[in-house]
Amino acid sequence: MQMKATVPITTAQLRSACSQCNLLELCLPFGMDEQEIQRLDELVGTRRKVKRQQPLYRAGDPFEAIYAIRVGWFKTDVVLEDGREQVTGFQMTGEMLGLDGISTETHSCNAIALEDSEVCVISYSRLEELSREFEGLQHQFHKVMSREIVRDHGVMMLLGSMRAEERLAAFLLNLSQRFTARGFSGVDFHLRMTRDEIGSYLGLKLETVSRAFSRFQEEGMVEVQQKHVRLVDLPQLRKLIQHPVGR
Amino acid sequence: MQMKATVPITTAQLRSACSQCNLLELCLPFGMDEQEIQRLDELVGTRRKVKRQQPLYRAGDPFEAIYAIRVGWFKTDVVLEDGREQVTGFQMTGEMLGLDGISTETHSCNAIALEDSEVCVISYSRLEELSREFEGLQHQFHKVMSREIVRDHGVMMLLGSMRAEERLAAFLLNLSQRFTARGFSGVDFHLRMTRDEIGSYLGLKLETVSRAFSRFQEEGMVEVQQKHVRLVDLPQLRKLIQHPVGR
DNA sequence: ACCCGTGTTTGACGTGCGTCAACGTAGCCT
DNA sequence: AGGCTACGTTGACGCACGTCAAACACGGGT
Repeated sequence: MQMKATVPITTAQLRSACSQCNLLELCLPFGMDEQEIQRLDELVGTRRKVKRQQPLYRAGDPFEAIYAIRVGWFKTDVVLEDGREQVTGFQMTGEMLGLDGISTETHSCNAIALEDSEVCVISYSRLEELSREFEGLQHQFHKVMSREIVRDHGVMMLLGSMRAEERLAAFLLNLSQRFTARGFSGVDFHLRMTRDEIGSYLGLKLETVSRAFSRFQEEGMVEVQQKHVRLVDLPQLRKLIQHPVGR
Repeated sequence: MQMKATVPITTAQLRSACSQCNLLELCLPFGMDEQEIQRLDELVGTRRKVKRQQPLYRAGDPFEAIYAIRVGWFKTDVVLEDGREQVTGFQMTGEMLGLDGISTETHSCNAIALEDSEVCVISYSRLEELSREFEGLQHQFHKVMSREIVRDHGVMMLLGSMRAEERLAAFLLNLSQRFTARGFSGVDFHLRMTRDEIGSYLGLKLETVSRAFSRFQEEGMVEVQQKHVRLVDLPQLRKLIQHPVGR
């Protein structure tokens, strides 16, 4: 059902492969020297465009590659037999998708584009080969996986121990930091996901998310208009997380 | 503060290093051939005993090694500035600890022994070296990391979308399966962790955990006596997860 | 054998978030 | 421009789980 819009790479496009890519410091080749990165261009054989709402992969799909997001946004989610959905993450430019597939050679979650997006397809077997050759690549890849584990622990903290408004504050601050790291405004941005998706990620209902936004607005911490968000008072948001209730 | 009970390996002990270890199929060397595994014995330079309630490592400790549990139980947890603690996992024999440290070269969580335990210390730099040499080791290591990511997604599902009794049922079934995989009884076992720790892991208060246990007992699904648990009706427990409330 | 500290159970009550429902808003199609 | 559809907001109310408190169970140390 899913359109595999896999395009073979042309000579022209190859110039913008890893060695020419401006995502370098966010992506796999970080820490490798120039020469090594040249060799890396072998790694990304193809690109793939994914239209909004379309899956990059689905739970159950055989695992063959991991993906680096070039442009766009994705969500990953897990679905229970009874239909309950849990969003496990939102991924943006320079972030990696598909690591869940390595363990069973089958993807265990869905990756859905939140807007028209494009990814680099990184053959996993090729990646293993090359990372046996290049220490820097190996190390960076391990770091990427480890970072995902650490991130997951943060989400557990959020889901297990924080209250609704703390969760939303943490979520907004996390987005802020990731936008900043990419050279975008960290205080003024556009949400790619719905209230329902945010709610699923944060373990809340969409109404609760909406109400929390409204309260932040009342308190003068945030200006919200639908999907557009302005963080007016970052310190206050940070304080909210560290000093939960009234204390 | 923490006692580094690191013991240099003796010739006698070496015989029970990887090549002689009965955890083979659970641990890193899985999938490697005999010859390769012999070489692996270089990997585990030391063992380390950790007493009950003592840390194997703490958040902030420099990362140098990962650990394979030989005997015993651990919990990992993350602590917020304001003191709130989130247990992120319980690890038993044959499972790996320390993967969180790779990303920043500093551990990001605490690993505490739940009973007197012993781990194999696997030098991380040595592991990277050897896994550049041995494809099987490399692949297995990647699988271990990926498995952790998939597990984490399961916990997010649990914390974000399930109700108290479902969470506890899922937790018990997960323990059951892991005991079974190790040749122990999957229906009759001893919990190493307190209600408080279970609650932290499941995003519940200890009283709620205790009440859920009591309800399971009333319903005839489980027999509980303090830390001793007997799963009397596995199918019913499974049903509880798939068909949450009354539906 | 006793005490003491830690962990567990159970009850009564409170509350944060979920549920249900109505209405508002924005973008898209004709 | 109008109407459809998906998404977002807000209010009233209910309930699952948290909070607080008291009593009980167990194991380790003297």
